[in-house]
Amino acid sequence: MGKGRPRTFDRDEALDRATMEFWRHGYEATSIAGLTGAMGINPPSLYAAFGDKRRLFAEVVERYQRSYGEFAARALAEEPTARAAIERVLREAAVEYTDPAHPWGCLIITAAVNCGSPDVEAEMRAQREASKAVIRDRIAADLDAGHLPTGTDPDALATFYAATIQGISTQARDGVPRERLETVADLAMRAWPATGQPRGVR
Amino acid sequence: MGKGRPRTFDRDEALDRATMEFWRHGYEATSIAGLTGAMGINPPSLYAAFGDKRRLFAEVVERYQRSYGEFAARALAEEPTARAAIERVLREAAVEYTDPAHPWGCLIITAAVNCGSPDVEAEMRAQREASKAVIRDRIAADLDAGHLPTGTDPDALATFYAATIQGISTQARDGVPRERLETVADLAMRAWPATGQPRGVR
DNA sequence: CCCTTTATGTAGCGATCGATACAGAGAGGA
DNA sequence: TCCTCTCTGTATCGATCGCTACATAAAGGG
Repeated sequence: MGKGRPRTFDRDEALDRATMEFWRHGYEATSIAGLTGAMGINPPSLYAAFGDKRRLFAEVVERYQRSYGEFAARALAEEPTARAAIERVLREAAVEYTDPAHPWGCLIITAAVNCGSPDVEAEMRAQREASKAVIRDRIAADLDAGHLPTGTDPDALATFYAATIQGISTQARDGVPRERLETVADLAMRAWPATGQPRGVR
Repeated sequence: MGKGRPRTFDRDEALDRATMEFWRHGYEATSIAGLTGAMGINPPSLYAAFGDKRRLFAEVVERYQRSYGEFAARALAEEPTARAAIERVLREAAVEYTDPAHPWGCLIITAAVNCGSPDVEAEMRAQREASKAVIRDRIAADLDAGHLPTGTDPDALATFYAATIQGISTQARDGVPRERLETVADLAMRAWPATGQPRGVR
């Protein structure tokens, strides 16, 4: 191994720069010139290291899922109940999507809304559907375990909370501060099916 | 008036065709070639009648607000209470955003998410903020009238329901059927502040 | 040393972007 | 009829798009 001239830039750091570009401007509005400028390399280096724009974006998305997007899967896996898991997902989304250290909102939700390429759009849509399915399965598991009222519709609840997360992402993009989005998360949890005694009674 | 050669196409119909293009593909991904193709005219006719792409889009947005987007303002003005108004807005959004007669979702929410032009993005953001302000004012009016518990935060509630509407729009774009989104609307209404006796008690 | 291999910078490919120059066509006013 | 005015179709404009050919540079293997 190690034959040929070694590359003079850090591949992971270049990938991070590309992530920020796609995150901020979306797939279509991010140009190769913008990418190479942000990554500090020239087009041939980009194509040699990452294939083309489409494959670079795919790698960015994959990396994003394993870093910035990991909080949701972690909450769903770690929390003891579906309710606690989803509440944590919503609150962490409010924090994550407004983090000033990176562009606001969720890359998966916003980067390929109107990207011109039906393939890329479909791929991101599939990612969103997969995330929703994880939420649904977590709810269905609690329903089977008897932690939720019989008749609860896991798919309906999952759609509602997926919509809430997407709404939080859009609001974050529009500049709504973290505290407000945490309130949104709290309000969304009032839609959770009542298990024991009715609300307002202690 | 009426001097010079009259135009040979219907301006309103061409505007409708342009609306569908922007609605489906977003601002950036809609090209002049795509527009002229859908409108059945040539570029000089487009520029003579509508100025440029930016002004054509502005006119499309204005027209959209007065037609497809009118249902929200109408519900907020007509319904007797803020609660009834917002419930109607959500349910009508579920219907409107999945109408097979036009592209899914809301043009104001999705058409300029990542459009490359900061000006256009800011303009659409302002539109969304204005819609949210109308919701907030309607809630504040009910709060002043004593129809809501003291301590209710109109801005927090308005942000939550704006986020819900945006989530419904995104889900509609992803192909979620109308019935599911109506269920999302119902679930979102469970976040409404309890006024009288607690829930679950009849 | 030379050969192979891979990365780099320059410079530019064909295609498409938004936007127009230009000449002809079709209307009203004199 | 002739002039003026506006719209229409053709045929582009310069700029930018994603992408790459080409020569050179820097490494390892013989």
